[in-house]
Parts: sequence; C-alpha cells; structure tokens
Amino acid sequence: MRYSEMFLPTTKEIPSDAEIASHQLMLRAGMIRKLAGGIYSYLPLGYRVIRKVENIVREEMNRAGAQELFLPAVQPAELWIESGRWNMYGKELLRFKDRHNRDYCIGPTHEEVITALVRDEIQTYRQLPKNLYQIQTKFRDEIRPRFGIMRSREFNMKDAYSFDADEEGAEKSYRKMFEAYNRIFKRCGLTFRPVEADSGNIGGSFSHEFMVTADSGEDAMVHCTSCDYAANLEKAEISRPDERADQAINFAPMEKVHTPDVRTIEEVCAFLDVAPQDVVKTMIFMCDGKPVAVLVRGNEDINEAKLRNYLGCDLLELAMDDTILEVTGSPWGFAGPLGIKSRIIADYSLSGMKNFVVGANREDHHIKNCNMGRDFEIRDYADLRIVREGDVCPRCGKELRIVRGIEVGHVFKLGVKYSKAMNATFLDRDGKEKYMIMGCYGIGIGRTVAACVEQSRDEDGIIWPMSIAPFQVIITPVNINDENLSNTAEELYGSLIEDGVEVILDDRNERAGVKFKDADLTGIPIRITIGAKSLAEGKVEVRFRKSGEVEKIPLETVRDFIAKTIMDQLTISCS
RNA sequence: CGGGGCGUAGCGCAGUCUGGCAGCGCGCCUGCUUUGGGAGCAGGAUGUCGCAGGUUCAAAUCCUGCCGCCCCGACCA
Repeated sequence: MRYSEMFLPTTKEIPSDAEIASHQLMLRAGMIRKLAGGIYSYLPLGYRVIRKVENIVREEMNRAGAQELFLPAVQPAELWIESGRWNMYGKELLRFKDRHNRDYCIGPTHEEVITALVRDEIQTYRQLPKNLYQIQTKFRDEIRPRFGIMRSREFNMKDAYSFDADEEGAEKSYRKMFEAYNRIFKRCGLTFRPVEADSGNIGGSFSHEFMVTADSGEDAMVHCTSCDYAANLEKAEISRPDERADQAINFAPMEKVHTPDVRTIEEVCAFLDVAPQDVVKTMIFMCDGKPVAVLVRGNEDINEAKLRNYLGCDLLELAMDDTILEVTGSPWGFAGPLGIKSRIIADYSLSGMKNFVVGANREDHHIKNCNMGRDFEIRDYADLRIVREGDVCPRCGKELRIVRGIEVGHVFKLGVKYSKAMNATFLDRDGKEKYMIMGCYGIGIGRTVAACVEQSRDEDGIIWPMSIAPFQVIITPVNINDENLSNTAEELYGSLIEDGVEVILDDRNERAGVKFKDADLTGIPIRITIGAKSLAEGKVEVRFRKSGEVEKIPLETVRDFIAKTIMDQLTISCS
C-alpha cells in the first residue's frame, strides 16, 4: 500500500468528545469515525486491525473444533417470544416492524436463532457434539454508549454455541473454549485474566469472563494476592465468618429514639453519633413481586447479583415507597427487622454485631441497642454483600485486591435454558429424548482492539503488537524529492511485498517530521527510514516502535532481517 | 428516564451576557523557499452559526418548541 493513495485521515488535535486514550487515539490515527451515538465506521486502517483479530479468533476457534457459519442479523419476534425473551429483554433490544407490520429485532445475540437451527437439524446423539460460531454485527441499544468502540451500540462480536449430549461433553466443550480464549488473547498481545463471573439466574452454571486489565475499564474484578482466585466483583465470594460474638460486651437495654427526618446511614450516624458499622441497614427488595427485607452492616453494600442468586428469582428490584409503607408501616428511611411484615435475610456481616442501631418501622424513629437472639431471630444467613478492598480470599484467606478491567470475552455454560424453552431435543443412546446441553462463548472484536490500545500506547500514539498491527512495516524515505532515496524506497517496497510482508510506503511529499509523527501515531511496529546519510554507507535504519531502538542494517541484508524479525515477533505472541 | 453542558468552516475553539460587516488556530488550495521529529513567507478558498417558528428596522446573539452530541446520575433506606 502507498500512503499517498490510502484513505488514512490522521489528526493532530484531540477530538473533544473522546474521553479515554483508546478512543482518542483510534480517532486520531484515522481508524474509526462516529456516524451516530454508539455507531461507528471503521476506516481502512481500523478495519485492517479488526480483520487481524477476527482471523486470530477464526484460527483458534477452528483449531478448537468449532465451525464457522453466518446467521441473520435480523430476527423475527416469534423466536424471541418462544424463548421468553421478547418481554424480558427490555429496551436494549432494538425492535421494528416490516411492511407487513410483523415484529422483528436486530440481534443483540443469537441463542434463539442457533437453537432453532440446530433443533431442526439434529435428531440423535450421533450428531453431537457440535460447536458453531459466527462473527456478526450485533446491536444492543445501550443506555449509555461510551468510550468509542469500547461500549458501542452496534458492534462486531464472535459468538459460538456448543451443543452436547451430556454434562461431561458440555464440560469438555467449555474447557476447549476456555483454552482457545487464552490462546486468542495471548496472541493479541494482551495482559488479561480469566475471572469467575456471575452466571445470572441459571443456578449452578459455570461462567468466566476474560478481563483485560486497564484502569479505564468499566468492570471491577477481585483477585487474590496469594493464590490464583480471581472473580468479577459481582461474583466475588466472602467466606462465612466464624461465630465469634464478642462475649465481653453485654446486651444493653433496647431504646427507641426520635430521629426526625433522619434516613440514610450517614444521617443516622451523625444524629446518633455512632459509626456506620454499628448500624444495620434494612433494605426492602421486590423479588418476583414478593417483598424481602435484607439486612447488612451499615458500612457495606448489598450485591444484587448475589441476592438474586440466593433467592433464585428472575426479577429483583428495590421496593417502591408504597410497598415499604405496607411492609414496614413507615415511609422509607426507617425500616428495621423488628415486627416487619416480610421474610428477613441477613448478610454475614451482621455476625458478631451487638447493641446496634436499626430502623424502628415507625416514621422518624430508630432503635438503639438492638440485638439478635434477644430482639429478633435471623434464620437466613448468606453472603450478600459486595467485596471491599481488604477482604480476604475465600479460597486461601490471604488479602484480596480489586482492580479494573475490560471484559473482552465471556464463556458460559447455558445448560438447558434455551433447549428447554425452544424444545431442542435429541434421541439418546438409551432411546430417551433429552434436551441438548448448551454453552455460549462471546468475544467483542472491536472491544478487544480498543483494549489493546488502552494497554499498549505512549504519548506519541498506539503501539501495535506485530500480530494485529494494520501494517507490519512502514518505509519512510526522508525526502521523496531525492531520487536516490525514493528509488531505494520503491525497490525495497517491491521486495518486501514479494516477501509477503504487510508494508506501507510513505511516498507522500511531506517533511520527515510529519511522516515520523504519523508512523508513531498509527503504531506500525517497524519503521524503515531511508535517509541520505545512512544510504551513503549503503545502510537503512530499522526503528522499533515499541522500544524506540534503531538498528542500521545494510541494504542487501534488510529483507532477511525484516523477515526474521516479523517471524520472531509473531512466534513470541503465539507461544 | 432525571440533572448538567455543548451545537459557529474539515478539526479545535472565540464571538452569545450587552442584537448592528462571520472570526481565530490547525488543516486545505496556489506560488516560492525549505526538507531527519507535525516548516517559513506570500496569496487564496471554505459557513443552512443544529432545525423550525417567533420578537425586532436588524438575530449566531433575545423568546418558544424540537433534534443531535457529551458528561453525571438512575432509587443502596
């Protein structure tokens, strides 16, 4: 490719509506342009990188025995009604009608389509297992798209679906995908970590997210400083504490106090002069339409994902004011366990608490010196709170650390959720009809590219690893009007193309500085500078984007040097 | 959905309060000089001031409505 002919609009100035580095750099490097909120065009340079990642994904999926197919982006409502998700999915699902007034959506994911396809074509265990994948444009009408292609509404995703006859098979399929994902992200040059993830309301299922560590990441994850435990913050467990109530402290007499308009933990603490950890927070949730009171220590927060799993409910939300009034007999802000008209469950953090403050279930009143055992009983104890920095590892007891990350991939054991809803069955060896056991496995292609930029850049621009760089080499003749330089550049360009190197020749009539800046910004791993001084010695300069190191290489050996360097770097990112 | 901010040349912005010739920097075009880290000089082109309506002799500027974009929040008792 000749730079002079390429559609590659780089910019000096930072676009004002880009917040994070990857978004800014991808715009500046002429990789992407925004068309509408959360909807982007991929320009040639950006698309080359996308294709590189897609191909790594393809190679590894194929290696793992998955087969590529291509499903429709537009899907009829019937399928979604069948799976029950037409009503469940909410506003994220982009719906529309065709000319016959029939309902359709643009697929945010393809479980329905693939399940319908496989159910119609597979009848016997002899045809299982199968693992099918595609790389497709998805659309999710996000509440708030942001960070460029990191969280966009339209995005490119690899999604794979496995179908197995039994649990062992499903387990094997899952492991294969897990391994493939490790290879994929390693080959993309990413620093990442598979973490245990919340499996939603499909109890007992298994799920891992592949998180690229980055401070700008939207997700929080927890990892142990000692063992290899790592989990999404939503999922991260807290061990059941020892029953170690402080015997030295005696129960004080319970006392109802007037607390006018004192509602939040902060207000209660200030008003009663106590610490948040001496208060019990009572929150009323609606769990599939039924109210539940959840108790947690005042300085902790409820983890809704854990609560949902514990209760095994589909729909969980905080109760509205009228429900609170009904259950507690008071407006919000004064709820407590005493005399409440609902089921009560408590987080482990209540363990050992004595003489604490609770709401009195009466407007403008709280209760001091409340105690479990004496004043009320807790039957349901569970791990319901969010992990904090300083909590200990549920596996080994050492310290946990919280870091931020970008979720680039997700592997998930679905079980029979969709095969059951959509009647995807097969005839097993024993002559019985059974539901196929499914798994699904996603990778955000664009997000992987953005994550890579987040992790690999400097003040001059992007630093691509060889494996996904848009070009492997850029040839920069310092002055194109010097025939000696431009002829040498042209010749070298021709031979590198012959060698199969992905090379761009910067044949623009620009000053050297401009070319260097663009080469750095676009992040091409190897720059071959052709200048008068070195050329007089029969040499060219090979500069590495990542290290900034320059090597002078004799013109006659530069082909071999480049070929070897590229091979080395690709091999390193493979292993 | 709630709150805040913004919308003026391809990009980044000033001008809006206090109505009166449409501006600056970068980029772009032409010429000359220059040519190893975003060149210099000279000349030049480029606007539905987001859209619609209203007030006014006169609107980028004031008023009303709408649209788009960005940021924060979305119930944690």
